[in-house]
Amino acid sequence: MEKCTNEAHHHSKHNHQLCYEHTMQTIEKLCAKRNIRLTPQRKTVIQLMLNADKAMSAYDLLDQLKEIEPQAKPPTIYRALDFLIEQGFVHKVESINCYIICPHFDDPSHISILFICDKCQSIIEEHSPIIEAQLQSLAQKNMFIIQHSVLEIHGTCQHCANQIVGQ
Amino acid sequence: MEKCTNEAHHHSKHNHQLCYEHTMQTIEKLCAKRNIRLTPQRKTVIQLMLNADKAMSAYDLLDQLKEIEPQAKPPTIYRALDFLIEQGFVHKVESINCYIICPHFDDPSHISILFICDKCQSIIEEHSPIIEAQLQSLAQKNMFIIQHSVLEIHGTCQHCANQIVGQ
DNA sequence: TGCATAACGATATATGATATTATTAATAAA
DNA sequence: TTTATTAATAATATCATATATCGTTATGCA
Repeated sequence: MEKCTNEAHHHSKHNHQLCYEHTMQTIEKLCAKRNIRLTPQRKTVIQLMLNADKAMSAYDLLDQLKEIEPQAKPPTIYRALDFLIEQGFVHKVESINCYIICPHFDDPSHISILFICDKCQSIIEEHSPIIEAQLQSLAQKNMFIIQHSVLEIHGTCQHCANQIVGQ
Repeated sequence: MEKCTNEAHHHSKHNHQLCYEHTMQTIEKLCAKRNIRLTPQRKTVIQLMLNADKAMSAYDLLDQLKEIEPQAKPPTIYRALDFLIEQGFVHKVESINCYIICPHFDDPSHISILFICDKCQSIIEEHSPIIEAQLQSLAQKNMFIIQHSVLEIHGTCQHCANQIVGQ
């Protein structure tokens, strides 16, 4: 997994097919272990997200899903996304109402920090024990019990920043 | 302003009217200084948010606004909110599609960390230079230029946690 | 006073998401 | 293998959130 995060092959000539196969196999194994069903529909949605290489809205995904399963309706995609989020394979990016494959679903122990490029919708995922500790400390100060953290940083990625300079 | 943040008077017997007047006066002064118009409609929306003491959805606000201005339509409230966000008086809480008065609009130099109670929608705003520095360092590592940060922590506030224990 | 701009009103529509109910497929039990 | 049970999918309706457009009105300023 480590070498196959979104940022690693975004804007590169990296062989998606290989990476895609690897990720899909990992997800399949996990589902088998958890005794949950990775149906063809759910698998298709994962495929679409892996091929996209950027944050996709539910309706982006629905449009593409319809090409394969023409009967798909909004609830179709939301059901698939709900399942994938529940299992930790997908993150919802709250600040742009989009969805991405979680690049570390096999190790869900840390909080995701998403760096979102507002130009190309590519997303880099990072982690920081320091930030996690600091958040816990702020929570404790306020007697607040943390359940889920949304850390989404907007800006411009290296690639898009270079493009602007290059123009 | 410091003594009048949302958390300070939430669930307390603090005199809202005083705090409200003070906040409103500060906003009025700032608008005068910036040469922008704080219209009665915009003022009403600020009032509604100050009285609410929790995150309000656009349509929550619209319903209340309609009681005062019956002609109000969705664009009415979104225009007011856009203005108030632009001027830094209001934050959008991205992960719940709600809006709050920013308790430190007179000093917008730091990133807001919102602790959101999923039981009562009350919100505590915090800041952390440590987290800001850590985010900058992660951004630099990825050659990412930060423009705007969304830090929203979900969980249970002290008051709601006590309620559950007390039952 | 008259022009330019900003704000507001009104309608329509787009987008995002959930609820409900029906139907079909997969698995387990008799 | 038939029936019961459960999970998955389909279809539609509805709710929630947000924007586009355009005509009108108010305000500030030359």
